[in-house]
Amino acid sequence: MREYPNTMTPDEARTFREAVFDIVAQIPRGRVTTYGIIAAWAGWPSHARMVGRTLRYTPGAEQLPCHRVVNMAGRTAPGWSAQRTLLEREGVTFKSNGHVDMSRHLWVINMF
DNA sequence: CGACTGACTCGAT
DNA sequence: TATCGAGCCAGTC
Repeated sequence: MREYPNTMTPDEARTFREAVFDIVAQIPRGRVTTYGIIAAWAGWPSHARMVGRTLRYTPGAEQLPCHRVVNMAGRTAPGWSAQRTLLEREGVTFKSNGHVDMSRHLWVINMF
């Protein structure tokens, strides 16, 4: 998506934040997606960490289904035990290692 | 300016 | 998958 250095102008940062919110808002019930996928979809593949920061610190994220966002290993956010409960309530299954069963619930944005 | 810190990811093993 | 290590990048101090 982008080959040149990945630094964002404040303006791009704002656009990125909005894109992240848009995408998260579309995650269906019972499905999960990852920070990296969201970042890539928003146009900044190398900013997975920033997606996490956005959801963690940006006011307004509380009203989004951000509990449906986990990392690539299916690990839930540290220090947020309620996330697992919320997901299980929607039918998301966890493996014995405490990770989301990604093969079953990963939401791959479809293009058609 | 440099060092450190993450709601991260990827490749190698 | 699990574990490691290196790469990543905006924030904070």
